[in-house]
Formats: sequence, structure tokens, C-alpha cells
Amino acid sequence: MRLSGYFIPTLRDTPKEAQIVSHRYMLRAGMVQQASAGIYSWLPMGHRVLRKVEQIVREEQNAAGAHEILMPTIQAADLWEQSGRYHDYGAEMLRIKDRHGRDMLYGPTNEELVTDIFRSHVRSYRSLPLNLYHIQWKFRDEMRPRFGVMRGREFLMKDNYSFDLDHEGAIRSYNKMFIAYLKTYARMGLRAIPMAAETGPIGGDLSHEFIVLAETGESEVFCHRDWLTDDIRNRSIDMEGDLQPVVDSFLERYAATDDKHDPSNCPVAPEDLVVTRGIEVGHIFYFGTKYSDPLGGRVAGPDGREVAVHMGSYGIGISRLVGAIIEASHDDRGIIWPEPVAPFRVGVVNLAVGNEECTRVCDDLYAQLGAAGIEVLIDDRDERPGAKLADMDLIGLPWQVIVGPRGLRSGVVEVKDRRTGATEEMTPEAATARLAA
RNA sequence: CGGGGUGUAGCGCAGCCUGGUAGCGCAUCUGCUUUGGGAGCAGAGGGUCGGCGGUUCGAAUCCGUCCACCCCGACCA
Repeated sequence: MRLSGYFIPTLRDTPKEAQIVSHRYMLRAGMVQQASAGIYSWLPMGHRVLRKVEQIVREEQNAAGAHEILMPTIQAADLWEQSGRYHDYGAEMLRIKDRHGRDMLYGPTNEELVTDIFRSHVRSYRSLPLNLYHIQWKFRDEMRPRFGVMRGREFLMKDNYSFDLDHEGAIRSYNKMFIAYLKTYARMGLRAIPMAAETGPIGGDLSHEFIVLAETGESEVFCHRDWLTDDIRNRSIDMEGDLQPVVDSFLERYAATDDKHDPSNCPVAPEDLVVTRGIEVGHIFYFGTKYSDPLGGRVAGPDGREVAVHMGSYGIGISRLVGAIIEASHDDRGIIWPEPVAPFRVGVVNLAVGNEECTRVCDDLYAQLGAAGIEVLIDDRDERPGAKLADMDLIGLPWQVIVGPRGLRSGVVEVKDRRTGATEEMTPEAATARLAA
């Protein structure tokens, strides 16, 4: 992508409404624009990251055997009256009337709809287990939206719903998602810790929330230091096997938020205890027949008798994750994107667009990196070097190739690792080879 | 929803207390010079001062009212 014709409206000053670092950088890097309180437009850079996060979530869901569907944002109230939640959900639910005066709502979640789909088509235990997910915008009319996309009213969420014949099967489905979640966050370069959680308005009796560690997170977290060193990607896990021991191996390791942590009664030795902060980015629930009972999600079991299916639901806040990743990965110059979610992998900076040699080298780099399948953003704007370098640091692409007349006099360009700040001079050919590797 | 605060040019702000018809920095446009970490000079454009009502000869400024947004709290992916 050529920046001269692209749309990244960066800001030099921080808009005053933005307090936390992810919100400030998302506005300054031209990723989002607030439309009203807790509601955002996603501009090209933000949109690219959102889609990358979404795609990683999708791939891990598919790998775990879930099937993607897409349910609407607007739902009819009558289904929610059947489950009893039309009354229970309260002011958080945005209620709408259509032109006929029928009660509608902008979905805050989808248990009712997915159960309706299930009950319409599934009659036998032979169709189980079944796990359906979708990635869709939700609306919860928060009392106080804040922190930019981290706590918006409208947000993009992956939510899925498992259907099993009995409790035992439901726990298998739950454990699968538990592992899938850890893999999902690890792929985004995040450290995520599952913690036992309250179930809130979703209900149920088994629930974990997943907290990603970030120094600027919303809540204080206490955990065993093994959480920081263990990478689930180094384990080989048979997703079709018995996952209970694997899940247990994670859960026996201490982790608690400040409201549950008791310093005087902590099972972890002080030298092994890590105190940091975190952001909730996912939540999984097992709630049995809470919705299948009232909504008639029933199947015939092996003995021919009809039983209500056991369900679980599993959410990942995708738009929130974009903010959480920035909270977990930034410095005082701007964002530092982990490669898997970076809007572009490499930024080529032409320091002197008026210089033929610079422009030729940049165009070659751009073409060759592109041909190697690398997503490249080239800053070919006629701007001051300082402004271009500052913008490139701000938008946080993992790699920068800085091309200027000074280096080219000795035939080299500068390759910079955004995370470490380390720079290395090399020929353009060597830079291409390095970044394409 | 309780408490606090802010709305003045695209962004950040001053002016308001003590009424006299709007200003600064950055950004934008033009020209010249400059070119490795947010340039210099010269010129230009851009604002129904959040909306409505009131007081006054006169309101960004005083009064009333409504709206929007932000922060703290209780609640949440």
C-alpha cells in the first residue's frame, strides 16, 4: 500500500477525551473515530487489525470443530420473552420498535436465537455434539462506556454455543473451548490467564474468564510465574483426546484478580508470585439446560426419550482485543504490533521522495517484498523525515526499512525492529532477503 | 444512575470572572528556501463561540433550559 494514496489520518496531539494508552494511540494512529459514546467507526488501519484478530479467532474455532454461522444484530423480543430475559436484561438491552410497533432489540448476545436455530433442526442425539459460532456486532447499553473500544457499547464479538446430550459431553465441549482460547490468545502474542468467574446474566454454574496481561490493564492480577513462561504452542495437545488433565494442569496453577486474592493466605511463595494487571478478553460458560428448557432445545437420546440439551456459551471480545493488544504492546512512541495482527508487516520509509535514487530503491523494495507475499506499507509522502519516522513508530509496524540519501551513498538501507529499536544497515537486497525469510 | 468537569477553526488551547462583535500553537493551501527524528520565511483560507430562550443599546462572556462528550463510582466481552 502506498501511503500517499491511503487513508491513515494520524494526529500529532492527543484528543483530550482519550485517557488510556490504547485509546490515545488508536485515535492518534488513525485507527478509529468515535461516532458517539462507546460507538466507533473503524478506519483502514484499525479495520485491518480488527480483521486479523477476527481471522485468528475464526481459525482456532474452526480447528476446534465449531461451525461458523451469522445471526442478525436485530432480534424479535418474543424469543427473549420465552427465555425470560426480555424482562431480566434491564436497561443494558437496547430496545427498538419496528414500523408495526413490534418490540425488537439490538442483540446483546445470542443464546435465544441460536437455541431457536437448534430446536428447529436438531432432533437426535446423533447430531451431537454441535458447536455453532458467529462473529457479529453486539450492543450493550453500558451505563458508562469508556476506554475507547475496550469498553464500548457496540462491540464485535465472537460467540459460540455448544450443544451436548448430557453434562459429561458439555464438559468435553467446554474443555475444548478452554484450550482453543489459550491457543487463540497465544497466536496474537498475548499472555492470557483463565480464572474462575462469576456467571452474571448469562447464568450457569461453571465459568472462566480469560485475562490478558498488560501493565496498564483494568484490574490487578496475582499469578504464579509459570504463567509467564509457559507457551501453550509448545505443548502438543490432542484436541480429540481427554482434555480434562490438560485443563486441570492449567487450573491448578495459581491466578486470581485482586477481589479474590488474599495476601495473607496465598498458596504461592512470594518469590514465585507475579503481581501485574490484566484485561478480560474472553469468557466461557457452561449453563446446562437454562435456555434449552424454556426454549425447547430437546433431542431424543439413545433410549428414545427426549431430553433438554446441555449448553455452553463462549465469548471473545474481538474489538476489545484490539485495544488490549495495544495495552500489552506499546512504548512511548506508539504501538508495537505483534506480527500476527499487524496491519502491515513492513513499513518502507522513503526519506527523500525528491531523490531519484531513494525512490527507485524504495519502489524496488516495495515490489520485491510484495512479490514475496509480505504486506508492505510504503511512506511515499512528501513529508519531513522526522514526521515520517514519528508516524511510522506511532502506527507500530513490526519492521521498518528506512531509505535515505545518506545510507544510499554507501549502498545501504536501515532495517529497524520496532519492538527492540535495534537497527541494522544492509543492502536493499539483503533487507529483502531478511524480511522475506 | 449518583458525584465532578468540559463544549470557542481539523487537533490542542486562551479569551468568560470585570459584556463592546474572536485569538494563539499545530494542521491545511500558495510561493521560496530547507531535507536522517514532527523545518524557516512570506502570504492565504477556515469559526451560526454546542442548541434554544432570556437580560441588555450590545452576549463567546451574565441568567435559564436542553443536548453532547469526558472523568470518579456502582455494573460488564
